Amino acid sequence: MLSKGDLIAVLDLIDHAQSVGTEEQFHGLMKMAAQLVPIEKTHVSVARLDAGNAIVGTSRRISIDYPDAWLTHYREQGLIRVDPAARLLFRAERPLIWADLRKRYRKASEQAFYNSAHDFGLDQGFSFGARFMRSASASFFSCAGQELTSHQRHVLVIRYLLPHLHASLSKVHLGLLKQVPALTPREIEVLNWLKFGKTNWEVSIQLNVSERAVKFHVENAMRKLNASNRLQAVAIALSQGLIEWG
Amino acid sequence: MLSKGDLIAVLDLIDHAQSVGTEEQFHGLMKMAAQLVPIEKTHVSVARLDAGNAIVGTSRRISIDYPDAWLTHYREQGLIRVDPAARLLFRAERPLIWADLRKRYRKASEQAFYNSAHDFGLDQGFSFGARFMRSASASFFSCAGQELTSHQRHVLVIRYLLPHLHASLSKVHLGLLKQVPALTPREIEVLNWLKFGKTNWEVSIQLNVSERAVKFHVENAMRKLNASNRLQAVAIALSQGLIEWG
DNA sequence: CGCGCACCTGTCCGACCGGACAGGTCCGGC
DNA sequence: GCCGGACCTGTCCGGTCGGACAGGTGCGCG
Repeated sequence: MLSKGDLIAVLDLIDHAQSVGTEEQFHGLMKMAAQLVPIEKTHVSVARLDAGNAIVGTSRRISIDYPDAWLTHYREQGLIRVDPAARLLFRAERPLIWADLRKRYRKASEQAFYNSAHDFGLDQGFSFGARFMRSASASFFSCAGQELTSHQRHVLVIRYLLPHLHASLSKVHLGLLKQVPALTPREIEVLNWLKFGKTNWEVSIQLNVSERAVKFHVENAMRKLNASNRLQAVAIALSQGLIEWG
Repeated sequence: MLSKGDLIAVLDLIDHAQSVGTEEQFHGLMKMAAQLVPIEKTHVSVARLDAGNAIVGTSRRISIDYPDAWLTHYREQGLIRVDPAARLLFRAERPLIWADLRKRYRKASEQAFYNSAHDFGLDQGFSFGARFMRSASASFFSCAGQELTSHQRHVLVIRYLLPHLHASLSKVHLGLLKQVPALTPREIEVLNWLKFGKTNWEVSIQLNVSERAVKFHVENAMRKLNASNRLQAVAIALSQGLIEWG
């Protein structure tokens, strides 16, 4: 059970996570979390996933005291095929406590994996991963600490916090705040029809103007968005939030 | 200051907000919030915004005991040009407490607006609005209740909760969970080049295959995604998270 | 050993697009 | 009153695309 001070600290950290927008701020956020629960080693990355939630690659790695040697070992030995956490990741909505996994998954290969992790000082800890909205990428948290998951207090705090650390990383990753050129209402209207696969002629009927007029707006939008064709213009407009989802 | 019970209730509601994915679940979430603080009337909608954060239109309205007559009055009289909350909306990250606005904005037209709202029983309450990520839309909350903002406890709870109610509405609006046809790795690869405005010929160089092979994959992707041209295929793939943001 | 599937390649043709040329109206601001 | 911007229209042409025809290899699975 959490004390009142804990509850306030958790709420304030969740509150603070809202305003995180840069990698530096996210780094600070992780350090704040480490003051609340005894996180000693942290490794956060953005994972690209395929349709089956398997990790295709990672980027934007943030490591705080996490043993590089273990990460190298993990990669070189292909331990991702053994690690139970890796299999469950991105499916569970909750942090995966390593101690729980050790109780549940006890095959010989998995036992060897646990022993191997132990050699690198990774006994207590958790993994957390979740897809970013409308993205093939996901967050991937690994945090370890001597007393990190042996107290119910720590586990509760972690369970509360992680979804919001994920949300912060999402904001950082998607780079919410960008300066984009302003499009005229007509240009936006035209792009909104293009995304449905309409041709110049079809849009011209919708807007009750000439086909050339549609072409005119598309050309202007392409120039403003620095796109080399209408497809890229729509892709940029979509990603910048200039036009809506169909 | 919040009691321990309040803190737990707030945290649990924030926790529950994570799992909201449908309009019904969101409706239930709002009702749970109304049990925590004396919200008597609620009106939630999704607002389409232009570049200057002005409301272009609204959709997906959810009203709980909110006076329809007021909404009609508001719209017909164009009170959006008078309402201080409407001006500040989508800029502030925090709920706008009506009582605070009444103290700050005291022009004659605004006083008349307050009196008018009073006639509809809208004295205490707040407005909250925030853009959805990478979208031209935003959430728009209006909640009213007799004792809603006269106690520091209620204001604190509201301040903590609203960002998460917003996040839930965002999930509902963007309709995260969809069943989409699986694309082959090659098809995804090709679409990922198309979004940068590449032509068949340019992609064929990147993939070191013939121009015809690229065309082949694009055709298959279009068929699977039920798109009438490559532009729509990319738009669909982007919106479904099948391919990444450039 | 077929069967399906992913992957790759070719040709043809009508439709569509991108870029260049050219022109016009209407409206708000200096 | 002039200037800039949004908006609209036209023609021409080379390049690209969409859809149809045709074919091929390699791999896993029953």
